[in-house]
Amino acid sequence: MDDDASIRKVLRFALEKAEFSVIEAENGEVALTLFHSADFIVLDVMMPKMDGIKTCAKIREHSAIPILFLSSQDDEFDRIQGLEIGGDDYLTKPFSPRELVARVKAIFRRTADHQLESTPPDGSEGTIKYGKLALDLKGVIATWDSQVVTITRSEFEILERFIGSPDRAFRRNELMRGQVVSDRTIDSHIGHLRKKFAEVDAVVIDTVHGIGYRLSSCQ
Amino acid sequence: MDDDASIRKVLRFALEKAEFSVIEAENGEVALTLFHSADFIVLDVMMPKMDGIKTCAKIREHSAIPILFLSSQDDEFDRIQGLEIGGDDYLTKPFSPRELVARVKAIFRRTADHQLESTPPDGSEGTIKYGKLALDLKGVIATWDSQVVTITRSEFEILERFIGSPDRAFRRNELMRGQVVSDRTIDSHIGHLRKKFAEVDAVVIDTVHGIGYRLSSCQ
DNA sequence: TTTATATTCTGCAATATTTAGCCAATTTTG
DNA sequence: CAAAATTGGCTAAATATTGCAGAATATAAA
Repeated sequence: MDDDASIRKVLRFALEKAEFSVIEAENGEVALTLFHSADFIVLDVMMPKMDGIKTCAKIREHSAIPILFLSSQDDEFDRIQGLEIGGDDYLTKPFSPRELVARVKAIFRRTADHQLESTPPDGSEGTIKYGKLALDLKGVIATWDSQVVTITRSEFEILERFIGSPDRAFRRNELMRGQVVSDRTIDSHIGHLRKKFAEVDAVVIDTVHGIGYRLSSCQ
Repeated sequence: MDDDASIRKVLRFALEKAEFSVIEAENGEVALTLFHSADFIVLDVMMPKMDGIKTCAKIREHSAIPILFLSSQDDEFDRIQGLEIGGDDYLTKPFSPRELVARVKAIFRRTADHQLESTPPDGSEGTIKYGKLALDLKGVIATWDSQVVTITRSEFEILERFIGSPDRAFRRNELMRGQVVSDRTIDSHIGHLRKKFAEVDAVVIDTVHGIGYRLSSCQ
């Protein structure tokens, strides 16, 4: 999904050699109609019709599909901005096709890891743990150091999003399954979570000023 | 991009043999209009219309594209100066075409290495390291020798810019995503960074008088 | 329907960050 | 060495971001 046909050709070749199947879209509008059938997306920051950033935002309203951004060095665009917007990784032109493939594989490894984590082999099915925090996905119960913390469904979903990428800072609109709510609303949920966990002397969420929030170390 | 047509011919031959594609510009002004489509640039220090140094500065206002300088021995221009100004490498005439090609390849290897470094095989994806300095891009956390240093977003972005080209001196206006702010503002950010890193006995930024700043050796 | 609970939003106060002016200290230049 | 240019650190104002207390709305339970 790059505006420059020749780059697309190179990408297609490299990805197909790595046994991915590739669909192309020459601009953001087309991309939006196709992304449902894809496993991941490579977006050029600069695209005709709709730029990569807008396209990413649109996609993120509906889906958490992995997105990798491409940009030229002179695009005045950097990793932070890319991540803020909801990208999973970011690559600057020029890059080697080999590196692109490596990045894509890394994204898959990462998301695959998560999915495995939720059904680990040791019988503790359906619970995800990170430090003292544990989320029971079936019972929708959160515990801290084995003590139950009663939270609502939205609050649980926010924690679920966090625990899926425990080291990552999320922007607000990434935290609620792409539902469009005001930033203050998210703050509100975060506030409630903090208050509830404070009752068991736990700090679960750090704020990342200018970006959003991040799961704390949970120790 | 050399003023002397015969040298250009030799360079073109050597580079094309090494499977690079070459665009020529007979002076700095022309070079400025062409550099967008290039992967790297070879600049002669002495060029008609606009000298190599000025051209490099102009290019550096927009791009971090690799630049290699050529100079004659009697140009009163030395390696240090070339690198400080924003060059990535520097070659004195006379030189063998083979050496030029080797240098160019080295530049590519270096920049590629960097990019790879950000997805190392050990699972610590999304962090860039240089010496004791590490930037966790996803978490937006800076560490020195594994100690967390709390910095703001702009400060983080400045470090990110630095670590992308750790040997290069940057002009102030290159450091903040092209945002137009006064030079004093940059100084201020740099000052804050220095103070914060001083608390863990670290020196992260050197000043390059008359140019701007550069990442320190980070040892 | 009524009641309770959960969710979202609004507006404002509290914080944190960014910016720029000032001037002394430092470095470079002539 | 003196003059000019540049930088560092301080300050304070301007901006931007976040936290929080209701209030309004939606949803579920009784």
